[in-house]
Amino acid sequence: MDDISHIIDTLNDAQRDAVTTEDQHALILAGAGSGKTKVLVHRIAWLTQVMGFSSYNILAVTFTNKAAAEMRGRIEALVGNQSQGLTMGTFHGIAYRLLRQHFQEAGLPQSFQILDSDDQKRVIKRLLKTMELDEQQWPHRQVQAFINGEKEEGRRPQHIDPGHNPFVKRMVQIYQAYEAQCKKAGLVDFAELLLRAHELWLKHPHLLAHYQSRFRHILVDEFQDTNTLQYAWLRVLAGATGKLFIVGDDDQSIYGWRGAKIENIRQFSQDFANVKTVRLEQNYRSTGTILKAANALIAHNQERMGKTLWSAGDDGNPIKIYEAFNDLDEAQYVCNQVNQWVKEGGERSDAAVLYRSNAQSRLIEQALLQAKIPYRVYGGLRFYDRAEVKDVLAYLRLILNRQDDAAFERIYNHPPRGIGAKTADMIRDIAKMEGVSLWNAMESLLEQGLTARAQTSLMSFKTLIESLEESGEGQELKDQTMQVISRSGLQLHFEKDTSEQGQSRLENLDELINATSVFKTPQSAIEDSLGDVAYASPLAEFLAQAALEAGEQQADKWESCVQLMTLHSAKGLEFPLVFMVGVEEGLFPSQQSTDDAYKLEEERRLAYVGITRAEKQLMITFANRRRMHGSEFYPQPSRFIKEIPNDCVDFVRLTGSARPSSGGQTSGWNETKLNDALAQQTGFALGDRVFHQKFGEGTVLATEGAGEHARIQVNFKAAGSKWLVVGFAKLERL
DNA sequence: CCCCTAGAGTTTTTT
DNA sequence: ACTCTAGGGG
Repeated sequence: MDDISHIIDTLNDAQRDAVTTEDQHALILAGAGSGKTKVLVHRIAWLTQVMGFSSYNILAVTFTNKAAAEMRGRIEALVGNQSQGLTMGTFHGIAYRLLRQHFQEAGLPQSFQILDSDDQKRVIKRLLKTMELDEQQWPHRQVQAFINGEKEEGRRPQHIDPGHNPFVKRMVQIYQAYEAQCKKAGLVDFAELLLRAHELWLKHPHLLAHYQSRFRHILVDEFQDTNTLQYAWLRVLAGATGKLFIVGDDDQSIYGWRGAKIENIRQFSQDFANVKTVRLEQNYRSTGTILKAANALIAHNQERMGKTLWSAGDDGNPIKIYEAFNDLDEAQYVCNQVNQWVKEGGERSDAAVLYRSNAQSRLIEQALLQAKIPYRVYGGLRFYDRAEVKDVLAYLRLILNRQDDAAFERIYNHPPRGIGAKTADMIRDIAKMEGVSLWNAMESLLEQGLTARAQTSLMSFKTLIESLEESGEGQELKDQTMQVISRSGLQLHFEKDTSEQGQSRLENLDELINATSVFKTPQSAIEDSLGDVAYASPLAEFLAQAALEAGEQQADKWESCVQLMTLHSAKGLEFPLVFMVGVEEGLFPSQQSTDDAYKLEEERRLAYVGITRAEKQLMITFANRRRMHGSEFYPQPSRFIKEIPNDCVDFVRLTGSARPSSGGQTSGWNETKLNDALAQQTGFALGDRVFHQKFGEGTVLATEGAGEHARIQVNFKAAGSKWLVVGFAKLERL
């Protein structure tokens, strides 16, 4: 046997226990920063290098392409090319591969393409129009959520019993129509990929048996994020003999709202016998103080599998909690602290500002801009989601498959070529009446004859697509794409737009050409003796990849930039300096979650994720006053702040540290400490009830300055909020 | 066909 | 308050 020391020597006891387990199944509860990816990577090395399994027998599943790429990189670094043959990818990516391989068994046309969420939305909107349903009553968002939700539970329209519920009845009707539409056009949405892959197992036992005997070991990352369908798919694939190695953290489950079932991770040990459970609790990321705060906070959740993070390192600095007068002040504080950090020798890119909702980034951005601090906002539109890029892709899709109505709808008159709404309606009518695609309907309309102008425009479109297909045959993908961009008129169309936006659109099209030129048909990730055709044409593969990997959202850190992102997109990342801003009731936890214990626990997990992103220094801020949706709010500090032990934190106000000298209590509300400090300055504390001769009763919202000249802000029942100078206002305390 | 305006919506995001 | 989009008017 080879020297295996490099595989196990760098692991701690728990990690080694996990990596070398011989039980049939394993559930690895991996706390934040506990070396989760390391365990997965070393497990694969262990199986192949020590246990003698072929990498061909291993399937590793992740949620994001980024995670898959990182894991692949680390495996190659550890075991070199021995990892070749390993099947690894996202749930959707693997499902796609399977369906390509077995398109016939899956009941799909060979040229099927993927419908991304935006395409799906458009299809649904168009469908609602065709069905003459009022968008007010049947909002496309709701329809989309219904369809995806049902699919993720594994249900087809015929599986849903609407009972006497007219709402569900109609939804099912729409679902049914949507399904028919997709089938006709050869389109598969994201949830459909998973559902078909699941049905593939159920309907074709010989295929299932084949893959069961092939994938002896199945490793799953971020298991707490699996939805019902994904877990079902895994269960069926594992069967009686497959070995599941599940890694996850129930405390970091933050995607319940999009179908993830935290219950899956709790259920796992019950669904399978012989499950070894290992807890990875040693944290290599954060200071003791940060971990203590995180542990205390998450302990407020009832439904937990239980885990306590600890660190061999020292306690580090206390967590700074800053109470801002308003949102602007909060943003300013972030700027000041970043500058301070840099002055003390830190890197700007060490700092991340995390917020609950995207809208919060604007003020922070403005303040950073003003302070001339470079920053980068994560999230937002990804490359393949950009309208101009999708336009080109739609041309390519229609070239590949004329039945693709979604593509047709997008481009038949884009750029404008004189095919008006009236002509389009005629096409749709024919398509509906005769049950054919829009393309076919267009053809029969052309045969019937139209007004000269419409006839010419429509014919030119038809000829364009056909001639693009013709010239594309045998052509490199890159050249075909360039042809599409120029001959479709998109190039000219965007060139006419001299604004900055038009410019950037052209740049994106160049970037797209670049992407097609470097694109390589992927090595069949699931090589197989059963199927004849591993993949479709390079064009089809490129389009599928564009949908499955819409472009890196989480690119590398920009050099020397403060990182701005939502708490959700911070999962999996770490930063020396972390700001959590807007930690206020109503914002975080969000208003929509406060009256639901289940949702509230998810918000708390989100707070836990945020806290555990910090390596050295964590700063939490909240404001007494905030503008939102056009009006003023006077939020209370978040309950999550109260759940952090007092001895972990340092309260800060603009006037300096307001930390009382005495320590002692570790529970109870920090407000006491805070208000004591404030009261010393103004004579009034936040939340004090006061009476004013003219304005009547009110509550103190904010204070500023100290002594006679101090000002306080009071929210009066009748008169609204006012700033008053303490020395003049003659306020009575109630 | 393009531009403008009125109206709606505004937690979180991947695939 | 602000942004996005649909639909109408020029």
